[in-house]
Amino acid sequence: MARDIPAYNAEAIETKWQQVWDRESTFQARDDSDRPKKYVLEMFPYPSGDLHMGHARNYSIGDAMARQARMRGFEVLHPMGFDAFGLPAENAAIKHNTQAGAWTYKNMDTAIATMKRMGFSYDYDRLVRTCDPEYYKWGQWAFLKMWERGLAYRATSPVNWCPSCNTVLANEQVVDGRCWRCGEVPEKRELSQWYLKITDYAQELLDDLDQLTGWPENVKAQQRNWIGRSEGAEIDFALAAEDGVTPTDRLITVFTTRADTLFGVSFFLLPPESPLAAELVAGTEYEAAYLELKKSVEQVSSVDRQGSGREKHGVFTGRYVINPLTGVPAPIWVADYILLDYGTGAVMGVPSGDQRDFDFARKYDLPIPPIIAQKDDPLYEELKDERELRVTNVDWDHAMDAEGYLIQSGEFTGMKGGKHSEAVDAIIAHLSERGIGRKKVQFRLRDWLISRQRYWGNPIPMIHCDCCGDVPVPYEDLPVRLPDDLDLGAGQTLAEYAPFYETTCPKCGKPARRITDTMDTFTCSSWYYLRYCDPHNDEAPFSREAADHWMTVDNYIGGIEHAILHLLYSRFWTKVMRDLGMVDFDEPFTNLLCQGMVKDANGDTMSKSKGNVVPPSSVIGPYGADTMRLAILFIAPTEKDFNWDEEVVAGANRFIKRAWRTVWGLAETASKDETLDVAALNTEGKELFRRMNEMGIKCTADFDRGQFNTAISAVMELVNDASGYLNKVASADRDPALTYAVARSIVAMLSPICPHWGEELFHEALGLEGSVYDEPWPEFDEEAAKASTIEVAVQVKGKIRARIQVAADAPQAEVEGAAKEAVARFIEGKDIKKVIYVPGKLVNIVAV
RNA sequence: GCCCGAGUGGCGGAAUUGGCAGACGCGGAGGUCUCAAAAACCUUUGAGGAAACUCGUGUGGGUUCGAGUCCCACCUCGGGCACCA
Repeated sequence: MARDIPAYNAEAIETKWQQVWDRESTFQARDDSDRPKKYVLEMFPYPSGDLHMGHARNYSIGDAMARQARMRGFEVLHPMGFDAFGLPAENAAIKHNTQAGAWTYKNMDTAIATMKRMGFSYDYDRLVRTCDPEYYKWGQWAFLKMWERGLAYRATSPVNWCPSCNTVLANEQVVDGRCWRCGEVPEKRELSQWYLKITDYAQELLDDLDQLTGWPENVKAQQRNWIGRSEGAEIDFALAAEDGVTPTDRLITVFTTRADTLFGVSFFLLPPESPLAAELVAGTEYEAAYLELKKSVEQVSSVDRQGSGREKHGVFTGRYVINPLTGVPAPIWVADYILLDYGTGAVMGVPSGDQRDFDFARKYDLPIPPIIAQKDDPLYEELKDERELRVTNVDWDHAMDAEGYLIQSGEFTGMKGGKHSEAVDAIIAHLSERGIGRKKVQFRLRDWLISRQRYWGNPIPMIHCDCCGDVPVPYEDLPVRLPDDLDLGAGQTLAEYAPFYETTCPKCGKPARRITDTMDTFTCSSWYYLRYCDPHNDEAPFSREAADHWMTVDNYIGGIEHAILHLLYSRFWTKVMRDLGMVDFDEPFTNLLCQGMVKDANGDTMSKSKGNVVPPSSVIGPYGADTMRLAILFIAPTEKDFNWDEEVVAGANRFIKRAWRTVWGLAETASKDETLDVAALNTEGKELFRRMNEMGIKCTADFDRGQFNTAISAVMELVNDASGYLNKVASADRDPALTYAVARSIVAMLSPICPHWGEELFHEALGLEGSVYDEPWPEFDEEAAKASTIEVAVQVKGKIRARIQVAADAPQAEVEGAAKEAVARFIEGKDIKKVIYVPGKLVNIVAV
């Protein structure tokens, strides 16, 4: 009985199913389910207006995973929320003279509407907004726990101050010398700020990267770079008295990875900001030059100061240190290429072993004593047995090779030198014995500066009392609420808003002042994935039971821009929670997928200022959400960037409509109640059945790998075959069980990607009840996917000369016989050395 | 300078363990239907060649019966770190 195939009306069916899912709470994650759990998570957005294409891609990937996992029998936790604190809200409020909260909540509503319009299967009952007091209370709680453990502290040091954002920044937020948010070049300011002691976890954050086998290599590499572990030694140099030769009791310690070059020290270096340098030159003839250098460094921006190509500047201090091994004095210089906050803030200058020191020595005419050489170097021949420093200068144009053999190096002469060499070990051992040096591991990672001089953030729950110092807010007083009636339009800040900062000291009861800094928004996003496990808990940030049940995140999906920032902070936060006994795992995210960027048709990043933004609504409108999701997942592998291409969307729409017609066409004869008897099928039916299994297996495997573009192409192939079957086989000759099975498979396999399309066909074309997402993923049979006749390629010495059809179960001898026959003219009169047979694939005849 | 990736048709891309390179889609060409167009459907589409066949996965070598895939050297592009001692 022929039915008219209804037209595919995306808007109508999408609206219909979105309402059904909402009403039925189809995607609620049940804590008490018997099914195995799966936690699929996309990085939550900052609500700065409506969602853009990057979000659409991110969430389409996650949603396809979550929906497919549900069909594969998992109880899926797939939550969503908002990283709602942050500067853009505050700036918008200042500009429009309103409240940051109002702006933020409005944007979140807009974003939620778009998420629903895209058909994302979130459990909206678990929505987390970081600006809700119910949430940020527990961020304050965590801060206090860290304070108790000495992991949160206040310190005064030079920090990056962004003059446009009017706040300090973390090291991680200075990208290429500029503010990550606004691009302004930050100034260095000496300020009292709040830190989290992420450096306590540096080694573990590095080591545990090896556990993360489900993370992309480049993200792990970036984190390793950022943590920046160096093995080396600290070595104590004695400051010389003013005569320049007599050692004093005062020690200045350096950090070096090249203890083997200690005999080559010809000067000693301090950074311009060094208090010691200022002290040494105070009141001397060298002071004026020193102050001038210091001033010039302060005027150079962080952008200009970085880079190894920059010309170096330095001044002599008039003082010396004594080399602890040789007893030789080395002049102390101040140089602008030395960093105050790495190592000990003092460096030994070895011009023959380090290019930077070499450049410096050349410029200021300091000696370059050679202490390491290759065996084929004439210098090696000359000095290989020389223990004393006889040659004190050389005429090179470049520092020496990093590795070689020590010369003129006392008892260590002749040893192999270089990073991690025997000479390094020997010299460190020697220094340790004498108590003037020790092994030392140095990290590039600095503590996380979390205080921000901004309003729209989570208040630091501390009170400053003139008598008692910094006093924590008692737990029972949490949360410290952010007031919502500041006059932001007039530029009022928390520090100027007495109702907020006026308080009494919890310890002594005297009037005291609240800390008016708020926490970096990255503190809020460092644990939101834990809150989703137990979002309504008002006794604790989350229960141990809930965390044990849902964590870890099985699939975490987001942009590569968080490779260091968010992902490093979250790893740190998790380890702190573990040490507090809140969780029992070391790493929060088991598998990480970093999706590529969506660029415009020319390959440029989309941005409002360039005016090349393609809003998701412009695609949903004409084509529907399902088409958009399909196009986004099909156009490229998830981790690659792609350029927006309207033709791909049109193609996806063409396919979705063709698949729609094909399923309806199959449904015409389909019956879910008949049993499929493969043997009874006609030739076309048998082949379609085989292809269904073949493509089903391929599609399933591709879903498991998160490779959606090829999963879709497998469905396309099956749709092509099914449509060919409908063309060739008259409806009376179609098998009802087969057409049902094929239609059901197509619907199931496309449902994670085109969910409304899937539900509609599941109900209307196939006449089934319930949700397609409560139905199991179809089973496919490996045996049934095998063809009875297969094509085998026949090679002669590796070159394809023929293709033959053989029965799938034909014995090897038969296949080889047929192969030889097929390529007879290529092997005629030749000697067959060997025949290689790869079953089902090829025969290679080696004939000479 | 150090550390990660990646180079395949006109384009996006596929090839799961060393086994038929170019699946699937876009674009192109031809056709059916139509007064015409759109839509849809069918055929075709790596290059050269009439064909046999030859060439072909950044370049040059190597291993192998057989290499996009493994090894060596190099080139180009993208990304991270970087005056970090």
